[in-house]
Amino acid sequence: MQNYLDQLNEAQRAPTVHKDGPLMVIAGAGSGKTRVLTYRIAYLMSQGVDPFNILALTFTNKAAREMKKRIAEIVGNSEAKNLWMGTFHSIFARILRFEADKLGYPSNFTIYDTQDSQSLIRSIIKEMRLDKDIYKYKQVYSRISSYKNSLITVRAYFNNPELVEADAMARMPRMGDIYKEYVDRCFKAGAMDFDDLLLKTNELLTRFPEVLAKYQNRFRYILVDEYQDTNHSQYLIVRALSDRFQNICVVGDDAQSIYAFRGANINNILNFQKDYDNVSVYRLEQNYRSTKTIVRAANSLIEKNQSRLEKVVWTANDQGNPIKVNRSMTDADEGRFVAGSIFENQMNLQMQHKEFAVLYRTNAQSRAIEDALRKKDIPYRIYGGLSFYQRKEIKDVLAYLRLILNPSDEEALKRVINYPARGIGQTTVDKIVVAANERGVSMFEVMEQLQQNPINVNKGTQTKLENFVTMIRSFQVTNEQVDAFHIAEQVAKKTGLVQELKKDGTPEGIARIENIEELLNGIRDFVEGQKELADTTGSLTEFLEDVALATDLDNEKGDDNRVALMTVHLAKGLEFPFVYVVGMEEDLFPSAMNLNSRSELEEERRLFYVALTRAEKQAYLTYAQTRYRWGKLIDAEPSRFLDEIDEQYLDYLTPITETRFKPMIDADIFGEVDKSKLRLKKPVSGTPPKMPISAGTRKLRKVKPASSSPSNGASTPKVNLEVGNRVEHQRFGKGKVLKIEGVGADVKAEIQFEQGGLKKLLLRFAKLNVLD
DNA sequence: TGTACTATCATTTTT
DNA sequence: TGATAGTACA
Repeated sequence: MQNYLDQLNEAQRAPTVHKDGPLMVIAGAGSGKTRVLTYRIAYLMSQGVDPFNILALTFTNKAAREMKKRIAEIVGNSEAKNLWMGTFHSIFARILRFEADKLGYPSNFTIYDTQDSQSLIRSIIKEMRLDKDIYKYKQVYSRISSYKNSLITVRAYFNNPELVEADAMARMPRMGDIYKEYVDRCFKAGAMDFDDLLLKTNELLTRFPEVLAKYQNRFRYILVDEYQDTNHSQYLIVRALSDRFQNICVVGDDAQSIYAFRGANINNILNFQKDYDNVSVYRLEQNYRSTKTIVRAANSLIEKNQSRLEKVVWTANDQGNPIKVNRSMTDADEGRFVAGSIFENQMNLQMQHKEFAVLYRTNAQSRAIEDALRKKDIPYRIYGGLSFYQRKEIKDVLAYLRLILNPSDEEALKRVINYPARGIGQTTVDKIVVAANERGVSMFEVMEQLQQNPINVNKGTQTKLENFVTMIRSFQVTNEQVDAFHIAEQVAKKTGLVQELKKDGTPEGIARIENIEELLNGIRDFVEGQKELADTTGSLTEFLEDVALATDLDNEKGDDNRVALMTVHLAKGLEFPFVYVVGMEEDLFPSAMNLNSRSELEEERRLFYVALTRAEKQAYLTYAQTRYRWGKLIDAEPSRFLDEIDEQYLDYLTPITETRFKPMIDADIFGEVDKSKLRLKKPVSGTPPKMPISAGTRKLRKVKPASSSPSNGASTPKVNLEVGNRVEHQRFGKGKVLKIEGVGADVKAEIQFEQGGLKKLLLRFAKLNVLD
């Protein structure tokens, strides 16, 4: 029990055994901050602090779980179980459920995810008859989100002429009205969005001093991980809770603050010493993760940032190899380089798949890497992107479950009221919405009161609505008697969801059924897991909360041996022997959207710092000269960040050339494709599109329509283009660019239609760009 | 009301 | 490119 302290170096031990009073730990990348946090908690407990009095806040569920596990190893499971440890969102959701009545919320309030919030905002914009080209729902959502994160309530908004004016200047004078309506509707639906979980906690703590006192008294020791990523709302919660005992320990690295877009305020960590009296500051500067080369290269990069806390990260590790920099012609080539390099390293150095990670700035970049890895039969796993819980079929099941718990949940209701189809169309739904707004009740209540308070629908529709209400009601009764798994199973069966997918019969449909089965298994595991813990019951509420706050990273399936593909953001906190940072190009990394101010650029630089410092042994930086973005081929320039790393740590695998393109040869090469080789199996309907093609290979041999996507049939017609020995699936469409792998030529094509069918295809080659 | 198709949109990061 | 909102039509 005591010997765990021996595993710490001097710098780590000091904050670990610091007992009372505020302390801040500035921890460089790879310096063992998680270790300090876990051991500190264990130490506090060994000093007689009751685990019930310790609150540890992390950024991800995964971090919380791992920390809890490691603490359990030291102090034993039964003690560790009593710790309050989790993300801000999950801890305060728990508290809010307990105190919900004080704020006028039901304790089983729904948590709206981003999709729910955005879809609600979209309907509000529509109902208010605002121009959707000006009021873009995503933009409106992120504005509202940032208000909430800054604790600007609707009232505060209207009292702040600057904000009102700023929105008016942005051509959105009704912003405040939308905000108000959104908040009202959430409240009416018994729903909180992500930001509410923090905002309402603040409200709870300020409006009810006795509640504040209660939790201040409970949480005598507060630890916050990744403090550099806290936003204003989180900051105030921490301040309020720690105010009485001042036993606040924050751990973070200003150099790794990468969530400003979400309201994270780096000043929270920069100003910590001003916020509390007698702050002890500890610095962890020894890196245990990476080679000297990587550590020093990263230092040379981050030096370029102006606002940062002074610290010098160093390591006693080996020198290691220089960072390898590779230039490719296209994004596809980049993928091939990465796949080839991974393969080579695995062979030469006997490395496992899971020791490699490919990091990118945007999710869209994963495709080229995936293609290349697949061709080389290298197993990989993509993290992030569309998570399991965001899939349509899963969201459908969850929507039913949400509705059972909280019939006021409008977003859930709208989602499933006519899915599977039961003859309740848009018109009817609109009528219900109108009636609900007029009467100031929820949509579900309107539907319940059809007998007494009819709305203008015909008899048949009314029956359908009543049947729907009856179904949900009967589920509610069942839910009283069985656990979450059984109710979910019944929902899947009785609503006809599974049946609908079976009827579909396509491979996608079958995959969806399997997903639903996986969800049910997940619920069963959850229920069984929760029953083991004494403090929870495995109820549906708990499960849904778990789901609402879960991320893809949380569903890690143990130790599967695959190459990891993820965004740099997701990689924070992780480490890999081999790391490939791809897409090192201007406008991509740094992102074009973050080039407007110094602070934005500095955040991008920190992001790159995070990427680089994930590597233990070897880092690769790659970029492409051309890349497909938003369906178009564009030229790219190497990222400025490459120049910002001290040259001595870099090894350019490809020579740097000043002009990468020779001047364009404007040669008009017109040629006609051998028509006899063009065949169409199925006529393509529609008007003849003009179809510009950019292409790399000039041998277009055959054109035939591809089976259009079988999932729901509703997609743009596609053709298969055989280019050399490669088949490309492309779709028709006016002004759409057909993409053919490989660069070199712009090809223009015309497709001539006759009576709805494709008769012949003329391909013209023009403007040939010649590369050296 | 539901289906089939087309046009259009937004592409940064996520609790 | 892929997702989805919108539209024409059955």
